[in-house]
Amino acid sequence: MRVGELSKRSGVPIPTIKYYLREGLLPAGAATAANQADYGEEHLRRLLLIRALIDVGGVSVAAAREVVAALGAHADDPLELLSAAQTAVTPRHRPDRETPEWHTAKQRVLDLIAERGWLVYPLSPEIDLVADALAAGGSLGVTELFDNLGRYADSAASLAAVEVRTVLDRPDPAARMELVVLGTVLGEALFSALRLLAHQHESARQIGIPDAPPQKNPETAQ
Amino acid sequence: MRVGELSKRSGVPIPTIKYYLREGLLPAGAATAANQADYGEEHLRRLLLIRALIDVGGVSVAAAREVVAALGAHADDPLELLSAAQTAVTPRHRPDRETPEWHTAKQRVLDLIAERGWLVYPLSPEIDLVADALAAGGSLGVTELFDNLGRYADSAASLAAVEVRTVLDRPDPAARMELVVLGTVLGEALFSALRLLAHQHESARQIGIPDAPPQKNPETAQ
DNA sequence: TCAAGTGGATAGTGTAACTATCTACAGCGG
DNA sequence: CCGCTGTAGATAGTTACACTATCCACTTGA
Repeated sequence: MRVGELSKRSGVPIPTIKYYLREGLLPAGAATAANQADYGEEHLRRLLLIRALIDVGGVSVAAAREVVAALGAHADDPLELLSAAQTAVTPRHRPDRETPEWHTAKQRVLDLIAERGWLVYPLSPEIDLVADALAAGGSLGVTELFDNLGRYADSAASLAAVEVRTVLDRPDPAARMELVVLGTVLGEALFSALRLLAHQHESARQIGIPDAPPQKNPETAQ
Repeated sequence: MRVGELSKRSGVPIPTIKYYLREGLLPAGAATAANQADYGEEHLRRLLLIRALIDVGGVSVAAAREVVAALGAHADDPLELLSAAQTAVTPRHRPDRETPEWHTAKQRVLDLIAERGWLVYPLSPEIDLVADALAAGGSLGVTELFDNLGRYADSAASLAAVEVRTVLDRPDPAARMELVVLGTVLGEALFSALRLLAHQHESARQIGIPDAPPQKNPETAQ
């Protein structure tokens, strides 16, 4: 197929497809002439994957490129791929990490990891992200994040156990590697939204149920 | 205090503080002269809150403005504030939602909510976000997200129950409202990072533990 | 034949989040 | 009261990102 059809089937505009080709997110099609190339189903699939990462997962174009590169480079090593996928979806840091409060927070995270015997790469940027959240809360007097850290870790562990099991249940290795990436990114989007919905439900339940759920337009109230 | 001190104590550069003032994220200080104003502790606290939202939570400046506005506007109604905070941290949609696959996915989410009796605002954008993730997975043949939706919901529900209880345990109403916002945003950042760490652990555990965790630099391997 | 479509290159657009300067003027040690 | 630092407020400039838009010399298919 040529770009026109690729565009129609994927829903991605042609200029955007060209942009992804330039940026190396999408491999070039097989050239049949100086200005003609042929794309296959794998290009369509790759394009859908890219759009899932960008539109649903909210990752940057640069990060999406890293992810698909890792998909190609680590076709045999799930741990390497997982590492690459996590690095790509992990935001660059901006907070100040030189304060003593931050180091206290980081130590708290390292303690948590040690006492649970978690097997994690000790230099994972995610460790610092947890410390960032704890430190930011701490600077505003929010000790609840520290207090609940164990519960957060319990939830994360049980969720991760299911997700990893699900990935490993896939028989085909290539499909499994793709699920590593999609599970990491789409699972995040899915869970985040469900958590917010669960907040609504639990708030209504624990506070007491109002006549109607919160309305955006107050004029419908009375 | 004047901007200089506010900047030093918060770690935010003076031009950025001025920018936040212009954008309405930070209320103006009490003017003492044509070119002098006085800021108090509440300005510092507000600034730390804004930076927590932006740097750690990754929300946009515009969204942060909405959140702090809601904090002021709904000082008495936690459900309204929760709704505003969620709307602010919920990304704008880009995926195509007109396909039949998407509507199937959305119906699946509505069924889940109905069968669990979740009390959620039926027009919540988060419902569409869940459908987005399911549909994106579905277009790539990932049925696992559908299969595990119930487990995701279980995890989200138990996490939300703890978080809402924690917020309601705060005696002071003003502090409680602040925790609604910080819990929504920082809790998300905290949990996301922990989930990734848990993925590393579970992968290593279920696949089999290699000699060393994944290395970024292969030259240290041998 | 010939309009529609294409690959590749280059340039332009719009938004977001700052960052820099400029202009008075205030505060304060000497 | 001199002069230096430090403002507040206004305006303009910068950087990064993710596209969009054109142009050109082709090729394709009716």
